[in-house]
Amino acid sequence: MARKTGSHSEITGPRIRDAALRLFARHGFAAVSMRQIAADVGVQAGALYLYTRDKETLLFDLLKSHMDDLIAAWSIHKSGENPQERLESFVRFHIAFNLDRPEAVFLSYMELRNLGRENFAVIEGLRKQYETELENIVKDGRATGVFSAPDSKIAALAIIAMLTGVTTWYRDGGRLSRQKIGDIYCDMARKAVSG
Amino acid sequence: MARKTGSHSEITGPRIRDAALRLFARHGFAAVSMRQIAADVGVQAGALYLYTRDKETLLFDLLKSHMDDLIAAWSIHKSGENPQERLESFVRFHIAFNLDRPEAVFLSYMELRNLGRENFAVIEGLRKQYETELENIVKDGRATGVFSAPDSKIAALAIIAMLTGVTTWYRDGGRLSRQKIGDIYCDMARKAVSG
DNA sequence: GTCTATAATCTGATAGAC
DNA sequence: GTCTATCAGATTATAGAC
Repeated sequence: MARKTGSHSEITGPRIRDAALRLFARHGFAAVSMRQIAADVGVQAGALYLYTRDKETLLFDLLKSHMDDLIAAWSIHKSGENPQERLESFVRFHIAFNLDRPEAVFLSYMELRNLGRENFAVIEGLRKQYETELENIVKDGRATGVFSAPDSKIAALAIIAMLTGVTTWYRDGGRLSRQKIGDIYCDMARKAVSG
Repeated sequence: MARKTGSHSEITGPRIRDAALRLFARHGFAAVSMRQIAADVGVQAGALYLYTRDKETLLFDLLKSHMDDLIAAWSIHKSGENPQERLESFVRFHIAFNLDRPEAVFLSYMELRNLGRENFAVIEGLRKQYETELENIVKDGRATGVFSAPDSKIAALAIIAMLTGVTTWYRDGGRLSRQKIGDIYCDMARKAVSG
């Protein structure tokens, strides 16, 4: 056997991404070396460059995948006939999706600054696209008179910030179940934009 | 003259802190070298160690000062007789204070992970102390029946997350004045915890 | 109080063996 | 597909001159 462990191209790629996501989220992009990622996966540093062009591209791919997943998952999950139902759908979706991926969420908010101009613009565009989904729900609610937020865009950003904040304190097995947390935030979000 | 520029101990210390705050916030703690900070201030790298024990202590001092300033400023600013007035006071204070220090706010949320156990605990304690201020306002409002949030602690965390989010999109000279932003968030925060 | 010089180590990325 | 070896340069922090 010429190689120590044989070829594993199908499994090593995802493992590199998993390790990078976890390490970047925990220690910060700049604090993590390619060697640390390689050691975590169990390969040598040089092998990483078979799967990524460079370190920034590795980060970009993680953030891009996260945003793509988020938008795709929302388009499948979104439901509700009227604005109130659609708002509740968004609130429950956003909390559940983010609580399942705390590391990707953290990365998406913290490490955008490590992206070059073009890569940054791509992620920023996807984020705005997602924010617009909620903004449109609030707008429609204002149009039909069930919501009375003074500013649809600000209301959308405020609600998203409020929901995303859950990831900073939520712990599995804590005082509140995910269901209960969803209930509480649905209540607050609905009232915040109602008359 | 033995030295190039003479002694400036009273001015170099603050300048190091200013430069570190700006650079850490912009590029991330790990991405910024002591040499970059020194160059920004206009001294050599070795000279920094007259003012800080090491890089982590420099970060800790920045975060600690920020939290101390926040708590001190709130204790001076806080006003209002009833829970509604006190909530409005908190909302306007939090937005104004954070918009004046976007870099320190960003650091406080993003770079806690670069602190050791003990330093982390200190900052975390101060943050909890501040959060409790709002929690108590919500609790008092529930006790007198003017608020109906299902959970005072969650409501406080949700409102703080919502308010802090303003720093991610606010730009001087943008569509909305600070006054108007304060009005909008007062409205949403009050309604979110009301019946 | 600040400088220069240096120690010891780590960095991202590539080349070539197998 | 992975390894080893390596390049050229950066890193934190300290020592000692002035």
